[in-house]
Amino acid sequence: MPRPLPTGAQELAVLRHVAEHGPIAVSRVVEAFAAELGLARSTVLTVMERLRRKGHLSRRRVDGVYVYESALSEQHVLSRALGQFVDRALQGSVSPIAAYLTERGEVSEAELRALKAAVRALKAAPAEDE
Amino acid sequence: MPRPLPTGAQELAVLRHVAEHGPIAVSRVVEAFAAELGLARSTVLTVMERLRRKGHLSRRRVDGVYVYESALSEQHVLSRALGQFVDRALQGSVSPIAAYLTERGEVSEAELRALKAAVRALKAAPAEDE
DNA sequence: CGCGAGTGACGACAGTTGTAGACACCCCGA
DNA sequence: TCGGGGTGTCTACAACTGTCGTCACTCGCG
Repeated sequence: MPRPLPTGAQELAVLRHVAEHGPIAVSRVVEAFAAELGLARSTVLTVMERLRRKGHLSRRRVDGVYVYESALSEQHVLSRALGQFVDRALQGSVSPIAAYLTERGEVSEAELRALKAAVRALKAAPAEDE
Repeated sequence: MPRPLPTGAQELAVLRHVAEHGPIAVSRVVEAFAAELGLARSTVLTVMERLRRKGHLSRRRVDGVYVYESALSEQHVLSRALGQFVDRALQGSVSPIAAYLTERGEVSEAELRALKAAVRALKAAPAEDE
C-alpha cells in the first residue's frame, strides 16, 4: 500500500524535512523554506496539504495548531525515493549508480564508509533475465 | 549548456532508447514502445519531438525519413539523470544510495563488479560544510 | 491514374507540480 | 472591546508530462 512517493523535487524536499524534524508545526516548516528559498507561506501550506492527501503526511491538532508527521522515516523516504527513481527512470538498472559515483569522484567521509559497507554486503544475484 | 534532462520517466525512457540504439528512425522507436507499452504512434512522435525541442535529440533526413540521435551516450544520459536526481531530490546527499543498495540486497554480477570498482575509486572529500 | 500505407506536424486534454493571492477565523493584548 | 497577527482553506494559473486523434502529404503498387 505504500503509495508512490512524490516525484517532484519540491514536494520531496518538504516531505523529507517533515520526516527529519519529527512532528513539526507548519509554521516551522514555513520558516525553513521561506527563508531558504523565498517561498510564500501558502506555497508550503499547499505542498504539505497535497502530501497529506496522498497519505505521506498525517497531522494532529496540538494547542490549536496542526502538527505534521511523516509516515516514513527520513531514511526510508530517501531510499524509497531513490528506489522508485531507479525503477521508473533507470528501469531497475543499478549500473548508472556506479557511473555516477565514478564521475562524482569524491564524497564525504561518512558517505564513503556507508557506501563501502553497503557494497560489501551486496550479493550477486543469480542471472535474472529481463 | 547541458540543459537539464527530462524528469519524466517516459521521456527519459525514450531518450535512453534513442541514445542506446544509435541513429534510429522513428518507426523503429515506435515499434519498440508500441509493442512494449501499447503506446500510440503519435505518443512516441510527440515525446521525441519534445526531446528535440529541448535539445536532447537531433535528427536528420535519411532516405526521406527522419533519423534521430541523442546528444549524449546512453551511459551519460543515465548517469546524468541520476546525478540530477541526487542533486534535486536528495539535495546532493549520497547516503541514500547506500541505504538503497542495502535494502536491495542483490544485484547482477556485472553491476556488482561495477559498483565495487566505483567505490574503490572514490575518495573522501575534505569535510565540506553545507 | 488513383488509392492505401507510411510519415510528420498540430492541436487537445487530463493530471501533476510549483507558486501564490484572497478570504475567513480565532485569540490575545492594548 | 477591537484590531492585528498567526492559521487554515480555497481557488487559480502556468509548466511540464503522458497520451492521442486528425489532417495533410507523398510515394509506390495495381
